Amino acid sequence: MNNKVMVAMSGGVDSSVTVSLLLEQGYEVCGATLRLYTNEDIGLKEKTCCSLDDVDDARRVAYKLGVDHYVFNFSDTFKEKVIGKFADDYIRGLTPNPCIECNRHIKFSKLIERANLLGYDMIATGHYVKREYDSASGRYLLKKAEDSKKDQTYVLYVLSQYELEHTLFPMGDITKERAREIALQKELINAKKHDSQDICFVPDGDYAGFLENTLGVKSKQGNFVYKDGTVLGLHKGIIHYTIGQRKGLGISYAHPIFVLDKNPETGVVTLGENEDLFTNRLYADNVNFIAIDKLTAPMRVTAKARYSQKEAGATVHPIDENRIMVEFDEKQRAITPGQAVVMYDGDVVVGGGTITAPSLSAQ
RNA sequence: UGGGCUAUAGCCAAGCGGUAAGGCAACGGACUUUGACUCCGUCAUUCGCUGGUCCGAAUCCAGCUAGCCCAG
Repeated sequence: MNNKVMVAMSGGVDSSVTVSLLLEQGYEVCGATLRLYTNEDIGLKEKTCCSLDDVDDARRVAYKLGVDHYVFNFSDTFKEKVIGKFADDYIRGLTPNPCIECNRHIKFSKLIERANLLGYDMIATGHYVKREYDSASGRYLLKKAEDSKKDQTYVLYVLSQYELEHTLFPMGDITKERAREIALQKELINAKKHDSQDICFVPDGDYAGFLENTLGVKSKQGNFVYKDGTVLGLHKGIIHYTIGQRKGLGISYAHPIFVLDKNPETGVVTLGENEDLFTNRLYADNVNFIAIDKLTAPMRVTAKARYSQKEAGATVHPIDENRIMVEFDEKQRAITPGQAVVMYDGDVVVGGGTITAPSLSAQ
């Protein structure tokens, strides 16, 4: 194993500072920016777009820090594994998290492949997480970042042991504020660039418009139905809604009402009260464990069913090789199929999975 | 073309002579490497129309119009 590291550079501050930190730590570093989609893929006709600007930012930072910079085109894989799945999931009535799919299929595995080909044993990203080798279990652990406000373990529960073995996360040890300071000190052009937001391949944030106009997705039409069966109106198509959603329904009621469920077969979107959204049980498949090889017995953990949520006490039960049932001690709001559930043991990521079963009926 | 009731923002709705609450929706922003939730902000110079009374009218009076209900 050598000390050559290829850093995934998005063009943002964090990955830029990552390069800087690794250089200070004595690594031989290069940068690589992943081209994940083309203008055509995302429905833009112009020759230039933000993604090219990002590549340019990355290149300039690499130059400034004196490291080589590569650009890899992964747009075919991204289109299939991320954008394609994103659309399929919505059509099936799920609410996907494309960032997780990108991490699962592209950002790590594909990049490690390329890095190896170029003689780099390791890659690094700007994620705010920590990696640690646990000699007791012989496993690489993924742990929460020092800066808990920025912790990104939720979107990385999909990493394999192989991927963790070959990835460094220098940002896990510093705060966002510190990262900005370093960027300013090193005079990196993106020092004050805004944190990324929204879905990267949906330029204007209108994901439903993207699905319909760019991908040609036909959204299942249907009625808004209150939980008692009263039809409240017609909706714009099932892909526009997600469990727990309040805004954008266009329904005026005596008080706020929320999406409780959506049925991809009938096109019915069920509305109801906020209290109706709370349940304490969920099922997940496509599970990946990090801290353990497999789950063989119920285990106490803390878990969260969405990105920006504090973990809550729960017990994970194994169902089979690929599925689990998570029972929270206290009811959680709007557990949504398609989203991920991630389990922790303190700061350590135990594992996670994709939420499947509608949990509303469980009560 | 008899009697009664009601007309306030896109929807619901307070107001009862002193200078248009509130909720929902919508829009804008904050937050956020997903979708959401949440939070903050904006949203009727005017109360169906026309006159009248009054220092002052969404509020009182008259007429008109529209809708609803009960009698035909």
